Parts: sequence; C-alpha cells; structure tokens
Amino acid sequence: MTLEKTLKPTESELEILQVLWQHGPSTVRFVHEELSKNKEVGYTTTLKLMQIMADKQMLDVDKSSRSHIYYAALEEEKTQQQLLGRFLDAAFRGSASKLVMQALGNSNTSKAELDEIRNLLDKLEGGSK
Amino acid sequence: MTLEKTLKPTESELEILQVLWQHGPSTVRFVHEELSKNKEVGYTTTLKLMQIMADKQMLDVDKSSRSHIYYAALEEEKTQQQLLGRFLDAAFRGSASKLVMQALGNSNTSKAELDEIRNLLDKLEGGSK
DNA sequence: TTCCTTTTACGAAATCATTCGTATATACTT
DNA sequence: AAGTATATACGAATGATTTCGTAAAAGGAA
Repeated sequence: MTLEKTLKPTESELEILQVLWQHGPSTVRFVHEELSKNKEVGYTTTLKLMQIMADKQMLDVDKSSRSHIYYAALEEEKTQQQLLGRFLDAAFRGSASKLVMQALGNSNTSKAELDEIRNLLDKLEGGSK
Repeated sequence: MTLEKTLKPTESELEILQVLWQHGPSTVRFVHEELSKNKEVGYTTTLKLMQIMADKQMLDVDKSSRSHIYYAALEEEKTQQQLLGRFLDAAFRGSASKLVMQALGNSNTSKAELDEIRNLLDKLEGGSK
C-alpha cells in the first residue's frame, strides 16, 4: 500500500482537477481555456498553479513534448470523499442526513437518479439489520 | 426585502458560527472554550476573529455588559444551503445525486434518518411527475 | 535566417486568513 | 486601595493562496 498523503486541494486547484477529471490529460493551454469560460484569469497564473500542483504531486507531468501534458494524480472519487467528509463536519456538524436532505431538496434531480438513491437506501437499510 | 449579501464564512469563521448556532448567543470566552476542545488556539485569536466577523456583519454584538455577547447574524440553514451549493459545484461539478450517494454510502446514518430521506424521495418523485 | 508566436521558468507582488503580543480598561479579591 | 484576573482594542507578524510581469527557450512562418 502506498503512502496515501491526504492532500487538500484549494479551491483553484480543485477547479483544475475538475478539468482534468472531466477531459483527461491536458495541456496548460487547454485547462486555461476551460477555466476562462468561468472566470477571468491569466495564462501564467494557470501555468504557475499547475506547476505548484505538480510539485505537490497532485499532478503528473509528461514533459516529452514542448507543450507539457498534465495528468490528475488524485483519484476523483477518493478526493471527493475526503472533501465531503471535511465539508460534512464543517458545515453540517457531521449530520449526513441533514446534508442529504438539503441537497435533494434544493436541486433538480432526475427521476432516474432519485431511483438510484432509493436503491442505495434499500441496500443500506437491509444491511443495517 | 433586505439586501442579502452572500457572505462566505472561512473555515475558522464557520467553526465559530457552529458554536453559536449550536449553543446560542455566547461570550468570546465560551466560544473559545468550545473551540479549544478541538484544537489549540489563543484567546485573543478567537476574540479577533469574532470582532472581524462582527465587522463583516456575520455576528451581532451586545456590548452592554463587560463581557460582550455575540449572536450569529446568519441563519444556519440558509448558510448551509449556500455553502452546499458552492461545494456541490466545486467538488461534484453540480451532480447532487453523486454527492448524496457518496454521503450516504460513507456515513453511518440511522434507520430513522434513512426513512426520513425516503419520505423526501417519495415527495420529490410524486411532485416531479 | 529573421520575425512572430507560444511555451515554460522564475521571482516577486498582492491578497487574504490566521495568529498573537502588548496595551489598556474593567471588575473582582483581599 | 492595591493587587490580581479577565475583558476588549489595536496593530502587526506570519503564512498560505493567488496573481502576474518579465525573461528565456522552443517552434513555426515568411
């Protein structure tokens, strides 16, 4: 088992990770253009951030071609799980059901997704005896 | 309708809000002692933070007695809702069902709470037609 | 080759959050 | 009253995050 350092991506870092998770390995240029869809940001800012993230081992880099290719080094689900745990404590004092209720109440979730959640509930209640 | 500035409490600020939400209006001393249960922190640090929060109108202060009494000026649910919205976008790219599934999967939620969630699901599916 | 564009490298500034030392005021204790 | 404890006020240091200017390197176009 490898040393699982529990890195905490900052908000900006998370934005970059999201691009890489969604689109796969990318150049700085591509990531920068994605980020630019949502906010004003300078190219070298994005570059610097990604370099820092590579330093922290959040990203891997392939430097074989001129435009370096960056890879997310953190797994999406594992990272989300960690963030969620922290958020749950910080914002909801650990009450998962409160969080879930609010999340469901305030978002347009499709019937299919609701059914998926219901299935999970069935499994959970079944197992919890 | 009053100007609803959408303040974003920082992590430390949120810790203080949690104490006030949970215990009601409190002195700096009390809040500080609550925080100290979880982490090392200096008294003047807590004081300063609460003063800053009062500046930002996150807290109201009653200065009539020597030990000032601080009140949460933000509603718990409304604040949680805002934080949740942001978190959902930042960490789950807006997918509430993914968040909910992960939250349920990884926390020990009681049968009673699961049933409560199920009821909400029923209401949602009913209404969404 | 020369010029223009794109990329990375580097370093530092700007911003924001957190922490705390010190001073001063107020109340309590003896 | 004198001394001690506890409170707020103030200002500044620290630290982390974010931003970006400038330069150097690499590649492509004329």
